Amino acid sequence: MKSEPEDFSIEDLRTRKNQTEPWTGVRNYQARNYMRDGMKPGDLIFFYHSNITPPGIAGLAEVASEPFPDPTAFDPSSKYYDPKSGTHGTTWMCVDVKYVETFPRLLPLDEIRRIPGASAMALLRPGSRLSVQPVTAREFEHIMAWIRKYPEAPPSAKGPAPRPQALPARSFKAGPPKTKPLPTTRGKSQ
DNA sequence: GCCAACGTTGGC
DNA sequence: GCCAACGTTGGC
Repeated sequence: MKSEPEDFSIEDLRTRKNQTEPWTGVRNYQARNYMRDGMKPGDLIFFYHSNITPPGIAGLAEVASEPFPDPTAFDPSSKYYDPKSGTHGTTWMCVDVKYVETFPRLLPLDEIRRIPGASAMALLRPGSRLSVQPVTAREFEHIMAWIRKYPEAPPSAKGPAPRPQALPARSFKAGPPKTKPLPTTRGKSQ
């Protein structure tokens, strides 16, 4: 999961009450689908810092709730307010995210490109902008083994980091919702 | 700050 | 349903 540390960093998460924060504000269908359909409590998350120099993985968090309707979608004062949300519900979902650990150093994107076993990560694809992305168990293990092995500095890199090509076609597209807005527990009890 | 790569919007 | 215009993301 990506966040601009200026907005919300892993240190912000660590110092939150219960070290937990609802991951609100996701307004992309594919990213929402990963949260809604692809996560369960206890799943580990790479906490990625974007839009800084250098960008990279800052540490680990974990999924700490089932998916639930994103409260900011109902809040007119929120920058994530979605006027299409209402008593019928909202299409936008979030999960609670809980702090696990901060890596001994930020693992930079450029270094991730060089990690054997990580080269197919969704994160490394050109134009990959999704704020919530899948990580395979294998990719996860390779990244973890790497940061454990090189907690202070990477081995000296030789040559430019490999740049994977964009996929010829997307594996699927999320598109606008074919489903109705999801029911919520707002208002009356269900 | 630039710009490529997307996703969304809305006219038709 | 097409597609141009527009807005956003995020590395560089």
